Amino acid sequence: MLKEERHNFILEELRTKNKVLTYSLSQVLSVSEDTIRRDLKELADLGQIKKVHGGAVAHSLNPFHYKDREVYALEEKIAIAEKAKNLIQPQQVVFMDGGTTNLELVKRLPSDLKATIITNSIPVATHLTDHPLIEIVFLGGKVLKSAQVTIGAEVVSAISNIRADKCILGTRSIHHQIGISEIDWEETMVKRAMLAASNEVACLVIADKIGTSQPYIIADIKQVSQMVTTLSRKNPILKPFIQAGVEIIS
Amino acid sequence: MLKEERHNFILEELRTKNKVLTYSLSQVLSVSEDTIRRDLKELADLGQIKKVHGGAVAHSLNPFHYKDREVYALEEKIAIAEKAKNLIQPQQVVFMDGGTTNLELVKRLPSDLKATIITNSIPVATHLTDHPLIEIVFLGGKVLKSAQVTIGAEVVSAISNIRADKCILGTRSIHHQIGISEIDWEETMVKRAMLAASNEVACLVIADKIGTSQPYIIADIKQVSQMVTTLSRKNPILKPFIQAGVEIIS
DNA sequence: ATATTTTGTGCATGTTTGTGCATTTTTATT
DNA sequence: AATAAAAATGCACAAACATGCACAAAATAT
Repeated sequence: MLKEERHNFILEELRTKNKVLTYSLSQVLSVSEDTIRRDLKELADLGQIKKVHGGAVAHSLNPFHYKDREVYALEEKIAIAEKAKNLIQPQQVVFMDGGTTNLELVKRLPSDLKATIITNSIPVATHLTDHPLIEIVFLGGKVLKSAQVTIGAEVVSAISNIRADKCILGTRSIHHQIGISEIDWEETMVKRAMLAASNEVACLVIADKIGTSQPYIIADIKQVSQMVTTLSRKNPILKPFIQAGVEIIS
Repeated sequence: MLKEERHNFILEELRTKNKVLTYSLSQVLSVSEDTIRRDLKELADLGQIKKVHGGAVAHSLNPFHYKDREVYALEEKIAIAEKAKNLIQPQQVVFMDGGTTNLELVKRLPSDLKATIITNSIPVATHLTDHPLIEIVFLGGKVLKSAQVTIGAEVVSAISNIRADKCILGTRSIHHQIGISEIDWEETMVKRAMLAASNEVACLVIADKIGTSQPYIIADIKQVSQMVTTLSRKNPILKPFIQAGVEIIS
């Protein structure tokens, strides 16, 4: 059995049972306790579990930590997701598109939040199936494999039949004059539709992307209600956005 | 044997088994371990696999693996999935609903199969995003969390706008007089719609469920084209189904 | 057709990694 | 404080690995 397999086994065990014992694992996996201890240490160093005397416990209540691939600026995305948690109020109906930041956000939604989330992202929907209260509506259509989202006319038309309180967009580029923009045409169409069908628009955007632009424009900056960023509210870069009426959440 | 062939073999092996060992591969492919190591390194450099001590593992380890352990009759379902692999012919458009058996089937689809799969199951769609050629269409709607499928009028209406070559149903109950039946009303409606929109209907069914019935009837047995089972074709239990014109695949 | 380069493979080598055991240190509990 | 369980540390050994090299097959050039 490969070390990798043991690690996965331990993570799965933790996911379901929330704790593991060094001794029992050594029995089940037929290796010495030392080996298990080393495994647990490695996983703990990676932040995947929390090592305790006698074994380990799940680091957080949220599962699905391990399948994350390497993501650009993941730390910052997580920080943004944390700040964005309060954007979704009880009983609201909210659009969410794909992207890592939104994925981190859904992982962190409090388990007592009752709301409806409408999404075209397969990972977002998958994670939400573990949430006890949130109602999920999935926007069907042709699947864009690389991004694990649905796209196309069907999605756009389904969106146009809905009116939502809010729309939370993982944003690739934002610029105080150009507005928010995307690199993929199909995704642009979907985001535009979501935006048009919502009362409020929140953009989750990492610092690098502020002041940049992409070929396809989704909307003017005036249409953005909130912008969630790790930058401080008084950072001069944000000034033009504030003047344009965007509320900064940081 | 060409290097290319070995690489394909390794990837295929990884798709189904999720791990490969350097030693076993060297035995099966009759080359030295060094060669295998070089193969694995190349594939790892291309980002196709994850190299570990002793072999390699799939880069995106199956996110739903943890549920597999608790699945009823998983062995048999895998066996059925293996037999059902050939049901999907190149270029066909196929409906697939949720359920573990179908999930096992999509895990095993050969990577050179080019087809379109239309599904309402989130796990099925997730798995297929790793497949190089298959086009995925997702049927949007309200998500039934427990089964990780979409249901409701939206799904049914989307299905009715499609005409498919085939429909592959994970079947809870089949009876030669009652037909195929389900326990959940919403899922019944979806399956009925899929069935009505397809030229052929294949039912994947484990032995226990042959001759049983559930409250909601999906269709008459005459509408079933193929039935995939682990039972032998000449098993007397299957006789009434054969007489009703069902082709037995075993 | 012949010569030259490139590619793939296996083998010998030294190196790294993973594991178990023995010993000492730390921790939790009474 | 006493004690037993768990963890850290150092060590040994085997398995897996990387590297350089030789050689053959294939591709390319002459």
